[in-house]
Parts: sequence; C-alpha cells; structure tokens
Amino acid sequence: MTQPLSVDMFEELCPSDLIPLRFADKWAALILRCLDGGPRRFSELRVPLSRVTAKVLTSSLRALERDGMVSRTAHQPGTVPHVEYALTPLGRSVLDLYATVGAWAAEHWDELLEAREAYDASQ
Amino acid sequence: MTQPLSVDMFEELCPSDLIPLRFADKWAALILRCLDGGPRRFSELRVPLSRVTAKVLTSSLRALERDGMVSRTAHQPGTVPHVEYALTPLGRSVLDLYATVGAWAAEHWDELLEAREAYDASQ
DNA sequence: CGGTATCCACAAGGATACTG
DNA sequence: CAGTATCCTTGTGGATACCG
Repeated sequence: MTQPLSVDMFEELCPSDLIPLRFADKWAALILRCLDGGPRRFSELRVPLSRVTAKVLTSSLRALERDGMVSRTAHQPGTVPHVEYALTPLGRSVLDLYATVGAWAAEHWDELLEAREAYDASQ
Repeated sequence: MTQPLSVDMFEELCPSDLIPLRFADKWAALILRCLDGGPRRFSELRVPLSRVTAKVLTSSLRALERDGMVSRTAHQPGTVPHVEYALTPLGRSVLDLYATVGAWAAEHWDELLEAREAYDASQ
C-alpha cells in the first residue's frame, strides 16, 4: 500500500522545527544533564565539561537560556561574581525527552552498529 | 537538594551518542517521513524535497542507509536506472521516535517562543 | 534516471590570550 | 569568577555543471 506524497514537504515541517530542541547543539544535552542535580555555577560546569571551552560553553548556555530551558542568575553580594545556572520547568521537560531518546538509542544501538559495519564492509 | 557532578561527563555520554540518531542531519527527519507511505524512487523524493539539492539528498540517503534506517534497491530491468528507497524496521522505529519529539515540540512550542521573545526583548 | 564532480559560503566549534 | 576578544579550522550544506 503506497500513499501519495505531499507536493511540498516544507509546507508541513521545516527543518527549523527541530532546531529549537537543540538536538543539533553538540553540548546542549550534556549541559542540561549537568544541571539535573541542582543549580550550578559556571566554574562548576567547566569541571565535568572540561572538553568544552569557556567560549563555547557560554554560547550554548546563552542559547539554552534564550529558549527558556535554563535560567541564569547573577548574585553579587560583594565584588566577586557569582552566577548560577539552573533548569527551568521547560528544561526539565526536555531532559525527560532526552531520556526517551536515550532509551531508544540504548535499545537500538547494536542494530545500528551492525548496519554500519555491514555497510562499511561492502564499500 | 543538590547532587554531586561527575568528574568527567564524557565518561558517561559523548556528544557522538546522539549523532547516530541523525538529529543533527538537517533533512533526515523529512526524508524518513517521505518514505513513510511506501518505497520511493530518487526522483519521487526530489518533488516534496524540492529545496534539497540532489547532492545533499544523496548524501543524506547514504548516511541513513549506512545507519540501517533506509534500504536502497536498484532494479535494472533494461538500461534505464530504477532505484527505490524504503524504510527499514529501524527506520520505522526512529520515525516513531520523531513523532514523540514532535509531540513534545507541539506541546511546548508556545512556551519556547515566549521565552525567546522575552529574551530578545531584554537584550 | 540517478546520480557525481567541483567549487563555494557560512556557521559552529575550538585555541589562545586577555579582562571587569 | 565569569566570562570576552581574536583568530583559525572544519564541515555541512548549497549552486552549478556534467555523466553513465
């Protein structure tokens, strides 16, 4: 049974529809996971994310903040900066979504790797 | 309640863990959706995906094939090429996952857009 | 029909150094 | 401490032309 195709797929779904989920952001999922246990300071995030430079971490955090997934709070009791990042309800929600994606990956990982090996072997 | 962070997040989860899901591929989701109604020829896919060039469509299809989400079958009855792409069971499974992601997006879309407008207005 | 070959533009990511 | 400023590399995606 073959169903007809839309004339233009872009009328229904743009690629940008997925971009706000930040799946294309290399570090977004990792950052959100780091915030799962509670609010973190910038320097605290840099430890587990040691392979992400400050510049890149900043820009990812800004993007997550813009999308309402992370909140940024600057406390300034004295002269020393103190910034805390925390998950918003939306951020927590997208973390659940990542968990679903992760469960899918765990279940189908072997299947995918086998396909890849088979393909590479045939080329 | 604040929980401790891992020393190195990369021990648990690499960014590459998500890449095989092809979420970073700009057209993968759209291509899989085009195959949902049945097998399609290359030129059939080009119609709804008119904004994707042949080169890009080919490379996306190759990547999907390598990951076992799409099968490529070349029928050659005469001298005229006839290639069909179809969803594999794994591809169908990942389509279900996209549906879950899409449902999340539909539910939280407004929330995300509001956050974005608020952020942009404050900058 | 089903692609390749070539060249190009742009954005993301990264290395390094510096600052309020 | 929490970033910026600069510069550079890479890769994806795209435009155009051509081929078995």
